[in-house]
Amino acid sequence: MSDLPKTRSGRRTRPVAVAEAIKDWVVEKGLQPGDRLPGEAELIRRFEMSKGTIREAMRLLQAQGLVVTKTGPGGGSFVGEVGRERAQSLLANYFYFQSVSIDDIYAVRIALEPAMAASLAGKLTEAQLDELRGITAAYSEPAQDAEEERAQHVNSLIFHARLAEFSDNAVMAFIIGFLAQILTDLTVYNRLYAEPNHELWREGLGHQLSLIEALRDGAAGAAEGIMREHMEMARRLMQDQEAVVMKRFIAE
Amino acid sequence: MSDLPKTRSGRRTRPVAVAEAIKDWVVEKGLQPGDRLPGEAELIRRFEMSKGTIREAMRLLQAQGLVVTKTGPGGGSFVGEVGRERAQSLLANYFYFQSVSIDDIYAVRIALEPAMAASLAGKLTEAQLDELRGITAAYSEPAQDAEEERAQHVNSLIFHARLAEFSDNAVMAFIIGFLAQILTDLTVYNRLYAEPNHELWREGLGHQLSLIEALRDGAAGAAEGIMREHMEMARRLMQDQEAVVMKRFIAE
DNA sequence: TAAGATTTGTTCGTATGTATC
DNA sequence: GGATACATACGAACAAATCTT
Repeated sequence: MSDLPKTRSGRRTRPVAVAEAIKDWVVEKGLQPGDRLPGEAELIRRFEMSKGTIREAMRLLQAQGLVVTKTGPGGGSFVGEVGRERAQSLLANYFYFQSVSIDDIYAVRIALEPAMAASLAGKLTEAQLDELRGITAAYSEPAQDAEEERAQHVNSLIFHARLAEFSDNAVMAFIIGFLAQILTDLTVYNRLYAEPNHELWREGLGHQLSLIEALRDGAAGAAEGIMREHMEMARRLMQDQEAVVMKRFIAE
Repeated sequence: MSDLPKTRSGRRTRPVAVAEAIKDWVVEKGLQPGDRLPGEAELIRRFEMSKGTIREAMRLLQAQGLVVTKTGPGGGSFVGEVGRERAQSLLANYFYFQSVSIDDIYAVRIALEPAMAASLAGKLTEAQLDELRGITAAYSEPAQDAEEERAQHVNSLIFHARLAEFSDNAVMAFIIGFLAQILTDLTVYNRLYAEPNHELWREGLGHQLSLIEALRDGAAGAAEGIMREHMEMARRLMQDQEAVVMKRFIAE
């Protein structure tokens, strides 16, 4: 038969073995996103397995974001770069089964975001700074009701996610973006006040505006301090509103 | 036909639609890991789709770690808790396509691990403290050669991963464990010195031992400071050895 | 130990859908 | 619009694993 580890003793199933073989093959060949993989017919010949088995293997890889398939002439399977959104979804699956509290998330944010802000001081272009200013425009006026306040909160999370994307530290950027995604999609507020808290709104907006200035001026220490205050304030706000993390999957 | 969104306009393929439907179903029913899912025959009836299509859907879920299947009587598909190792692998797939440097990883470790150490001060049981002491025993003597030095380094990463697992903050624990995994599996040292650096060995071991004491005594500030020094030292060590992150997939 | 029952795993042949030329 | 090339989907049969008796 093939040189693949057989399914003897019941362990690995055939599609899994094929998927791993293809994975290894991509690494060995150093294939890049967009590169062609062999078509179904070719894989059937090489592995000496049926069409169904090969297709199941491709589904395993597709779920991980490692391949994308296209129909039609010139179609087939291609190496696919694992996107940020997909990686976020897959990781969220893990935390679905863990108990995660708002405090857990903010413990990480408070540790990471000030450090990231400091590292970005003086590194942003005017265009990037302008984009950040533009985001803050979405909440430049105090919210009129609870619903609007929630919308502003979501928008302010976009500020953080975007800022993280400007970092050239891919690990830091992913984690911060992931946490912002969780807070945006999986958070429910048990006590959203009918009367929005204008005091906290003013304070939060002030933080972000002065943060942008500090980043522009290359004031790393100031940026770090402002971000720390901002994070502490955001955590208090979430605690006030008795926010909790919901248990559901993030849509891909 | 079925009530599922059809494949019209070419978007979602049928197995993907089925997989999403099952995912939603698990959330709605509040199913827990180990709970039974409908068998193949049942799913074929419900979705009015062929066996092959249903099986491809199950492979999509299997790749995400959300279901496991068993053959034989009493077998079938079950809700599977997404394990830490699998989540790490899936996330590593994402970073495979990003450029990640040792400095990027350490920027996160330096921000997170001291905070985690502080939060664990006074919270560990004697058994947990003993386990940490046991891990340090693996490098209680200076390394004789470069290979042994690398083994000690890997073991000291186990110290950090295990410490993170003692945290009740699942987010913090996962991130720290993930970074330790990356450093263990994907790091290559370009200049592993023929002569192991006894100075740094002594310093590193001292850090971990005094960290254990600080944790036992509930000295949060001390634990945080020691961990910060320890992280800075580890980063310098990696820089000295010109360590780099390799590009390959982590085996599942 | 052995036989039977149950459920997933795998194959093959055929037909359909979709995108490119 | 027709031909082509590819993935997508179906159905029936058989194989393998594993639990029960």
